[in-house]
Amino acid sequence: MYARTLGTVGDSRSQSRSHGASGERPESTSRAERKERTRQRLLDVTLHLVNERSLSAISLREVAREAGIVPTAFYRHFASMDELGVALVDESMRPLRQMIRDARRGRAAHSDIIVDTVAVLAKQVRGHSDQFSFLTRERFGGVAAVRRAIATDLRLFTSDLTVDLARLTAGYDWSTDDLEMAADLMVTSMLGTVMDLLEVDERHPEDTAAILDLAERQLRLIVLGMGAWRSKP
Amino acid sequence: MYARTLGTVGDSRSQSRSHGASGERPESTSRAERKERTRQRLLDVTLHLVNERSLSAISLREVAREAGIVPTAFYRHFASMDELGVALVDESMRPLRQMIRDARRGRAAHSDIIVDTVAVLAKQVRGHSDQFSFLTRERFGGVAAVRRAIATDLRLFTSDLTVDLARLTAGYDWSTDDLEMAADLMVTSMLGTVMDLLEVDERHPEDTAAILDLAERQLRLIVLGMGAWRSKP
DNA sequence: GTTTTCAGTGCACGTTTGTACACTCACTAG
DNA sequence: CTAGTGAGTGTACAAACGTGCACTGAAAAC
Repeated sequence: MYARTLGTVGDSRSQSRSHGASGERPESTSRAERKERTRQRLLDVTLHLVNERSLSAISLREVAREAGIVPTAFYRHFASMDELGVALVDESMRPLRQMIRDARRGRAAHSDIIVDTVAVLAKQVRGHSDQFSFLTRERFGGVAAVRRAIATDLRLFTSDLTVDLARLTAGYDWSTDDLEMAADLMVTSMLGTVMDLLEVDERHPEDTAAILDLAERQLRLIVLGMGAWRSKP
Repeated sequence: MYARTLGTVGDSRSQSRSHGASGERPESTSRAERKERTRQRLLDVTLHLVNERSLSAISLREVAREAGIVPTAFYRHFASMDELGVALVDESMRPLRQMIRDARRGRAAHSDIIVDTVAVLAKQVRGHSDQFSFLTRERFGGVAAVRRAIATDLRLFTSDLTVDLARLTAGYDWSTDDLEMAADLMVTSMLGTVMDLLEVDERHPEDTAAILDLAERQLRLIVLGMGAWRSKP
């Protein structure tokens, strides 16, 4: 058994060379660059693996194997899989933050905010399904540290939206608390949309349109509710 | 190692006796009863274990050990942990279904449906936190079979609510599609409430009230939106 | 009373896991 | 040019895992 391991040492090394995540440059790499490259490969590989199994069901050895390094080398980058998970939250939140920025940019141009927002959401989910899948899956999934990291970032997201809503409802006298309530409902609703999108994209991509229509109508319903809020407090 | 296992067999058996799920009757048990008892113990034990780790991170051996049987005896009840997971979905959906019934019953008596509904929800979550925790955790968590089972039951839940909404909005001419949309938003919102409740109950039970208040306001916002829906289709 | 059934036992196996330890050797700093 | 650093290697091990197989013994069926 271990003799076999010895026999495949050559394989292991050549795999390590050929497994380059993105660069594929065999030269012109400083030591720090190469380390960062490997770290990124660990993150990428885990993101792919987590698409079909939860993070807590993925082994350190599997990640290392897939990244083309020996298990013990993993520790040069992360103290544990949990720590990698937390790092992966940061990594995965980037497209989500980008999404907000995109949504704000396109706002002034068109008339219908809701249609734009949902379209941006759909595009981001399609383009970064691995990240969204990871976030929605681990949000209430396995490791406590990861769950907390996601919850924190998501709260920031909601309070960002609250600020936006405050700007839009400047005329009416909404309390911050009520605005937060509405923002929270919107985020919850759109997170539901994300989950639906992720589940449907795998088999029948044709009813993506139905999901997006549902999302738009739900957001519209909320906005209508906000319009009627003051009249019946 | 195996000598040690042999040494603790006595413990294991006595544990098996003291671990009784509900009955605690050492006598007057038919074979079928005893089997059912053990099956239930496997389900209960897994439900407890799944409170801190996702289902896919729990081993068959661990469940068997905790239930006081030898690992191979597990197969007398379930072919795999996945199958047990699916059975656990059914088991966990029961209090949820009970919840609907309770909500319907209390409806005629009081005036405010929303306050009643949220109160019933809170009570059920408090009383059956293990089940709710399992459902919300595994809804997008690990095993595909379990995920599908939950999704199916949840769809039934939503369409039940749609029927209720149809009765309440008998006067207005809502389309079934729009009613379903509103019902879906309500379910999504209340599922978010459940998740919040589960996360908070662990540490500071004092701000449960704040969560329930949020839930009530969000439902009220949706209802207000429904009232305004026709005016701006 | 004899036979059949079957939930639960005990042992064994091959795999995979996380991690400790000593190492190599290309790059970096001096 | 030399010394040191540190990312990655190779070996080892104890523990846990899922599962196959032959078994026991009390309850069920006859």
